[in-house]
Formats: sequence, C-alpha cells, structure tokens
Amino acid sequence: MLADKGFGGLTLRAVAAAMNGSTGMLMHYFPTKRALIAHALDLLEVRTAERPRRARPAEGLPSVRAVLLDILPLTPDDTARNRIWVSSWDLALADEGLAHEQAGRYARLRGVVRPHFEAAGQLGQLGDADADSEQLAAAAVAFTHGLVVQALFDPGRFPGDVQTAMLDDFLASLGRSPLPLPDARTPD
Amino acid sequence: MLADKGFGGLTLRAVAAAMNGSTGMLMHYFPTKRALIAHALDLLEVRTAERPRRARPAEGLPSVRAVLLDILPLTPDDTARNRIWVSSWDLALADEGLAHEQAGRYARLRGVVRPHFEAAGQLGQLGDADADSEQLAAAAVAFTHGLVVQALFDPGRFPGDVQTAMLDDFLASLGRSPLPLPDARTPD
DNA sequence: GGGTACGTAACGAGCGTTCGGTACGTAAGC
DNA sequence: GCTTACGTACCGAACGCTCGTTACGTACCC
Repeated sequence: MLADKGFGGLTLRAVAAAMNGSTGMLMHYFPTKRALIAHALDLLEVRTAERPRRARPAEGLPSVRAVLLDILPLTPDDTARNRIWVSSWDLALADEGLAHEQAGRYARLRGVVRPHFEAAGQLGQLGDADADSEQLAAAAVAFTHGLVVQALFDPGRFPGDVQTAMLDDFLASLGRSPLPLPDARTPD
Repeated sequence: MLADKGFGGLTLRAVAAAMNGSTGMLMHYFPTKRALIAHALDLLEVRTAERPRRARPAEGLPSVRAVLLDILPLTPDDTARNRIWVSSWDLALADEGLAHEQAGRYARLRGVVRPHFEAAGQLGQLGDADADSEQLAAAAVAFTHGLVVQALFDPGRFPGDVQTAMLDDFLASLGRSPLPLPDARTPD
C-alpha cells in the first residue's frame, strides 16, 4: 500500500483500515502520526535486516556483491521495499528527526559493507591496496542506491540482469590495478 | 520553500503566497495541482540545464567529472535543487505520469554523460576499452545520485571535498586496466 | 461587448487529533 | 465469592482545520 501510494497519500484511516482497526486504536499506541511513521520505518529496517538473504560467499568482494545484490530491486518484494525507502525521503528531508534516523541507517549500511572491503583489501582483491574501506563502502552504497532509483523509475531499462551486470562491472573496476604494470600480485 | 517542506507540505495556498498571488490565479494557469507540479518539475529541469555550469575541460573523463561535479550538492543552491529532486520522487513513484517524466529525465542525463564516455574510450582513457558508454553513463549517474542522497542526509560526513574525492576515485577506477588474471593477456 | 487575467469567497471532502464510552481483565477489600 | 475499583484496549463519532477545487465578481484590454 505504501509502495503504491507513497507517503504523500498515507493517512491514519488507511493504516487503520489495513489492519482492521480504527484510528482510535492507532492513537492509543502512537501519540502522533509522525511517531507512527518513525516506528514503521524502524520496523521496515528491522524486517529488511531479518529477511532471508543470499548466502555470503567467499570473503572480500564476493561478499560485497552479495550484500549489494540483496539491496537491488531484483524481486517484487525488494522493489516494494525500495519504493518505500525512496518515498520516505521526502518526509525525511523535511523532518530533522527523521533525517537524522535516515543518516544513521546509511551509516549502519556502510558499517555492514565495510568489513568486506577490509577483507578484500587484505586478500589483495583491490586494485588500490591503500584505499579507505569506509570510503569504499560509501561509494558502493552510493552506486547501489543510485542504481536502485534509476531502476525503480525505468524497470524496462534496468531489468535484473542489467542491474547485476552493472554491479559486477562496478566491483570489477575496484579490483583493477592503478597502473597497467604486470607487477601486480595475482590473488592466488 | 520546497527544499525545506518537501512535496508533502506543498499547498496551492503556499505557492500562491510565495508569488504574491491567489489560488484563483494559479488555477487560471494550471487546471489542477498535479499540472502545476509537473510544470514546476519541468521548469526546474530547464533551469538546472541553463544555470551557469563549470567550463568543460579536456575531452573524455575530465568532462564527465565536470558534468557530475555540477550535479553534486557542493553549494547551497545545488543542495536545495537536489533536495527538491529527491523529495519529488515520492510523488513521482506514486504517479505513473510523473514517473515516466522522471525516467525521461534520467535518460536525458545519461545522454549528456554518454558522449564524454565515448570520447574517453576513443582517447584510451578507459581501462576497459570495450565498455558500453551508455552503461558507463548509467553507472556514473547512479554513483553520483547515490552520493547526492547520502550527502543530503549527512552533510557532515560528506562535505564538498569528500564528495569530490569520492567522485575522483570512482572515475579513476574506470581508468584502470583490468587485473592481470592468470589467463588474461597483459596489454603489450 | 467579450475575452483575458486575476481576486475573493466559499464548498465539500478529508485530514490528524480528541474524546466519551464500552468491554474486559485483574487485583484488592471484605 | 462477590463487589468495587482501576488500568488497558479499543471503538466510533465528532471537532477543528486545511486541502484542492469551484463559482463568481471585477478590472482591464482590444
């Protein structure tokens, strides 16, 4: 419902109807609509974290790939989830508290990605061995979410295999050596 | 105003007041609120295209860098512009017509970036000479807009120099040659 | 006079929120 | 064991307000 109408069309009555309750019930649990929304976003993050995800393969870049593939809108479920997140940014940008929570969610997401980049660096999977893993995580999250937005607006242009190929290209570019010299160590 | 309150808090009365007019005047020019919003987004795109931008340096990757730097929220103006765009996605995702227009805007943006990638490829600035410039443009736009969103929510974490450095790292990774895998031929 | 360009006022709908009331579980008092 | 008291859960009507939109009046221009 949220994924279709967006947050602009979200009303307490619609929420109440969706859970076969009344607006009075909602206000019994949440003092204001804003509190309800904040709780809903929290819940969405928790359920996103707890949903079944693909198995983590080998350490390093393959794990980064798995994490980011779990984010991309490759299934209807993930599409709906991403639509809700993107829609929530309108409210979040206009509400300092929600914006702060969103910033925290981004920091947490980078925190999930970063260790895999650290492992990748230690395994020699990165072209630039001195790269800052936190910055790499920010870049990877940026690329992924930017791809999410484009894919949501133009799913025909960005079907699943195109998204996957673009992600693979992006990760491959991180694995390239800065200089075309044949002195780079091969990972095995 | 839009940059602060978002589209959720946008009302015809507020628009009318901002231009010292009346709601009647607005409805004289636009049949519905939706038409007004669509026109406003169009106008924003036009003004974004016509605003003074930094000079295009050398052909290829440096030009890509200039185009993307013009997008990033490095100035208050660009921050406000980006806030409006991100906020508009809530409405756009819920309205098929607006979503289609947004998809067109993305396609146009990729169309601006792509020729510079083509030039970069012909100039030998790309690590992968066979890379599809349209796909590269999509990746660059994705990276940039994903960075925009993170920067909007956490400007402290992403000040201008950090954004610039991340963009440069991203472009640098595109210029790297492929890793010399065991079976890969090293170029001369 | 008729069309264009507004302003003003109002309409009906829908919003978030408030509120009185009900049903129910439960713990204490006797 | 029955009664009283009370907190919790919830309903549904209603309040006050604001919204998008409409209707109508008016000044101006050709």
